Amino acid sequence: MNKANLPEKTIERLSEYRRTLLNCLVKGKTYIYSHELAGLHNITAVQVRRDIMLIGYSSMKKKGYNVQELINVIGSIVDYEAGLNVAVIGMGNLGRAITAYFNGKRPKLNIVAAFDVDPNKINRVISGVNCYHMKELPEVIERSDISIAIISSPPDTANQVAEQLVAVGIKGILNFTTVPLAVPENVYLEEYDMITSMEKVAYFVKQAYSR
Amino acid sequence: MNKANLPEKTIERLSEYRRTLLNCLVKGKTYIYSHELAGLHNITAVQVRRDIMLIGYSSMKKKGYNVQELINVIGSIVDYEAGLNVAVIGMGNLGRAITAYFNGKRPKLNIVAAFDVDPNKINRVISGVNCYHMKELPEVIERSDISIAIISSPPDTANQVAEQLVAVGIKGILNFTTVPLAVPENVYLEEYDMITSMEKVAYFVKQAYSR
DNA sequence: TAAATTTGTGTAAAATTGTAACATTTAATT
DNA sequence: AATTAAATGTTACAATTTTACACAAATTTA
Repeated sequence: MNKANLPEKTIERLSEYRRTLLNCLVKGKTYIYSHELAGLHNITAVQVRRDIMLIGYSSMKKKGYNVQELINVIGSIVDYEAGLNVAVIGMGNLGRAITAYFNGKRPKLNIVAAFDVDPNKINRVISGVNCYHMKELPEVIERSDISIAIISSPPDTANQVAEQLVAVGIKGILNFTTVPLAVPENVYLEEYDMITSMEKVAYFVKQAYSR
Repeated sequence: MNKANLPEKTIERLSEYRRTLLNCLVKGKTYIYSHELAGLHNITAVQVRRDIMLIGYSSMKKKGYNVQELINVIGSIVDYEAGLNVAVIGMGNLGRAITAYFNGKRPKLNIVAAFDVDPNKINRVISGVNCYHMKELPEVIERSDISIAIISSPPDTANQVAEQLVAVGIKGILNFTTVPLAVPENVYLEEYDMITSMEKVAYFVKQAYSR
C-alpha cells in the first residue's frame, strides 16, 4: 500500500472528510455513501471514491463506507502515530485565538508551548499554554520535542522568527503573518493570509456586481 | 482590457504581490524586477510576469515595474471602487481576533458590524465594531449595505447562519468554521479551515520523518 | 557596437478535476 | 430464487486550470 506521495489536494480533502465523518459519528450515523460525503463537500462522488481508493480503503459494498473505519484509515495516513508537538510564536490576539481554537481538537497534534517577548505574558498560561520568552526558544523546542510552529508574530519580525525556527530544527511552519517567508526546502511551509482570502471574496463579489 | 475572468490563483497572487509592494514603498523602493518579486514569493519570474501581463500592465522595460503604479493597477482589479462592507458573525475568540486583525488593513474593505447572541456582547463595541443581536441581522445588513460576511460562529450553527445570510442578500462568504457550507451558486464561498492547514503541515512533516 | 539583462508572450507540459462507462458486488423486491 | 436496483472500484478520456519553457524584442550597460 503506497500511502506516500498523495496529491496535496487529496490530503486537504481527506482532512476535511474526517471532520465531516467525526460529525457523522456524533449524530449516530455509522455508514455514509460516497455521494453523501460528496454533497456535503460540494464535489463529485467520483472524486470522493477516488480519494478513498488512493488510500487503499474499501467500503462495505452497497452500504457505503463505515464511518469509524474510514476515520481510522484517514488517521493512519494523515496523523503521525506518536503525535506531533506544536509551538505558537506570538501571543497577540491572533495567536491566542488560534491556540484556543485549536487545542484539544486533534489528539495527535498538540500546542505545547507559546512564545512572545511581552514581559506581561512570559511565564503565564495563556489560552491553556505556557508562554515562554523568545530567548528560551531553542531550549524549549528541544526539550518538548516540538517539530511544528505557527507564526503569528508581528509581520516585521516574521522572517527573523522563521530563521530561528529553522535553526532549531523545526520541520513545518504555518505562517499566519502577512509576509511571505523564505525557508529551506527541507522545511514544509504553509502560508495563510486572511487578507488574501477576504480580497478574493471581494473580487468575486465585485465581479458579480459588474454583470 | 479584459480584466474579467482572471484565474483564481492569479487573484490570490495579485493580493499577495500588493502586500509586498506596499512594503517596498515603505522601504523606499520604487522599482522592482519580476525576479525580485518572484523571489520574495517563492515562485518563478515568469509567473509574476504572466500575472502582470494578464492585468494589462507594462513595465518600464529594463527598469522593472513601477511599484506605485503596479499597486494602483492591482487595486483597480481587486478592489471595488466604492468599497465593500463586511459583517462578522460570531464574536468569540476567533471572531474578535479576525476583526481586530483585519480592520483598517484594507481601505476598500471595512468590517462595519458584528453579530452574536450572547447578551453580554450585544450593543457593545468589540474590537472596534458594534455588536448586534442576530435577530437584527436583516435590518443591519440592509441599512449598512453589507455584501460580505465572515462566519466565525460555533460549527453547529454555521449552516443555519449561512442560510440567513443568503436570505438577506449577502454576496460573498468567508467561512472560518469547521463545517463545509452549502450556498447557492450566485454566492461566492471561500472556505478556510485552520485545522486542515495544520494537518497538511503535519502530514508533510510526517513524510519527512519517514524517509 | 556588443553583450547582458529583462520583459512580453506563444506554446508546451503538468496537474487536477469532471464525465462517462462498465464490471462487480450487495441489498431489496418480487 | 431470480430479478432488479443501487453503489462501489476502476479506467479512459476530455476539459480545465496552472505552471514552465523558450525565445524574440527592447533596453541598458560596458
